[in-house]
Amino acid sequence: MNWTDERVEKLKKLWSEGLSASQIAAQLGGVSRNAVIGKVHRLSLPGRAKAGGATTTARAPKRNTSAVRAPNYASRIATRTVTRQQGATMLKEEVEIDLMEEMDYRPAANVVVPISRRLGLTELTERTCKWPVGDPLKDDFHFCGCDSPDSSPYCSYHQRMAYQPVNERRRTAARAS
DNA sequence: CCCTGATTCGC
DNA sequence: GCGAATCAGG
Repeated sequence: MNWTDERVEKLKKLWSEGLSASQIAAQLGGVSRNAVIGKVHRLSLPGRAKAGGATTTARAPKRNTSAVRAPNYASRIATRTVTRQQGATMLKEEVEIDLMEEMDYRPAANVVVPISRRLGLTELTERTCKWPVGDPLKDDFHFCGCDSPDSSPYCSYHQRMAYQPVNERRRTAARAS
């Protein structure tokens, strides 16, 4: 891939916006993050103060990301680290997610995703959740991007939706037997 | 292990 | 000039 003027411009823009080299490489396409970094150097663009040194670590005490929670839930706390860019600095926040074991969940109606990194198609890796979010025809379409354990295509949250689409196990509602 | 940027050096 | 390999760090 050639460094056309357009691509260089985009590189400058994204780099100044604080995106990481790998993210820029993903958006440009056809280049590795090393290529991006090398180009940044060659352009003598201002680098980051230090690798990851500008990251601020903030801890959220507890955040309930889901809208609905069943009264009897066996909560598993899963912490995942979400990195996102804020201007020139990268904010790294550790979020605690409650995974409902026995929650009353409506798959199609209640579309509440625990957290989303809003990844583009090119930014997906082997261990990011590839659960699509939004309308593919619309502009806000993206992927979940959460960590997916093992090497499964989905995160632990979306797995049950993927493999157990409509399974009603309500104990609160009427049940036979 | 995941990630980050920085540097080197053969191409 | 380019970028993979490597280094150094979180």
